Amino acid sequence: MKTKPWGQLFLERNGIRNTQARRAILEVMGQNPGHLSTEEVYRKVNERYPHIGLTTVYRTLNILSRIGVVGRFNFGEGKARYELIDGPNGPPHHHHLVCSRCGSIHDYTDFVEEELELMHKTERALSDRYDFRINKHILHFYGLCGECSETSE
Amino acid sequence: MKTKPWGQLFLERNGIRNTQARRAILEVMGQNPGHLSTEEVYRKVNERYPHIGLTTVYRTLNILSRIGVVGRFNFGEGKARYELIDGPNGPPHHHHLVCSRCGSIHDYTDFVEEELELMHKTERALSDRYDFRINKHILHFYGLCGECSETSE
DNA sequence: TTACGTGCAAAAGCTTTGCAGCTCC
DNA sequence: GGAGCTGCAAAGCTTTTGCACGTAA
Repeated sequence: MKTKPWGQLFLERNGIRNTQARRAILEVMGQNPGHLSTEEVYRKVNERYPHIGLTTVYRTLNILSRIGVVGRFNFGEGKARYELIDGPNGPPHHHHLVCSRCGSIHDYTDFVEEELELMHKTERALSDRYDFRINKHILHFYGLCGECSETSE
Repeated sequence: MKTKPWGQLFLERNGIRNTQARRAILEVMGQNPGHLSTEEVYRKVNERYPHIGLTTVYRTLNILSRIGVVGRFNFGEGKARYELIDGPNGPPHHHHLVCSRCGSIHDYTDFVEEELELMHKTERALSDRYDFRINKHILHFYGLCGECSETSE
């Protein structure tokens, strides 16, 4: 039972026009899990829709992250990375392990449950104390991955 | 009892030359707690040492963050921010509350103890399971600060 | 129809690099 | 003396913006 793709519902629901470029970008994001840079999204979109420009990808990813369809991450490389947040093709909530040397990024979900419990508790406490309305958190662990720690002194 | 400034010990210990520019940058970082951008560090350094250039500040902050004297953060503004990590003038370990609208950053230490306990436990578990040698973590909460949530619909 | 979206080119940051001269050890 | 550091200018990247044209609703 094929219904209208999820991403498009999101566009309509947010009063944003459902254009080919946006469908294409959502399609690519759905088929490529992982943390894609704008350039990477652009290249994949461009394979199938050569007329769609890089500027549009930038603009679209900005919109999508603003309305919460994709998450925007920054792993200290000097450029943003994006990932579908939710829906049928989206990954479950996870946290990140980033290798400081080779830049590889590993998602993990194993301990997230336990972490989330504390996070939410903390979020409530912080909201109360600092008058801050929290809607998202980012937890990154940095270190050396297995390969890189072998080749280091 | 005034002894040799802490930052300089760090330089020597890492086999990095103790130059005026580096002393100046460490001095400024020590006197200005908070998350300074490279430009901000440069301007403050430049007030007292007008001959020190922006390039040197970039290069020095890179070195200092590599050897672990300063922490490098990215709050999604498209530029890095730095902060003295430890030592006599450094702030205690803390986490961040970032306002998505106005960009203000609030440090908190209140709940960090409890968080750290879980973080360290998680770090150990992740190290074992994913063969990852973790040496640092970043926890950011994003949301709206009091002022900004008043002025939003 | 018309407000919104897009492509292209140009511009605007932030950050790094090349190179000649200077400085710490 | 020599390796390492610095300043300046130039270049490199990512990201944004201006504008004329195109397109969804």
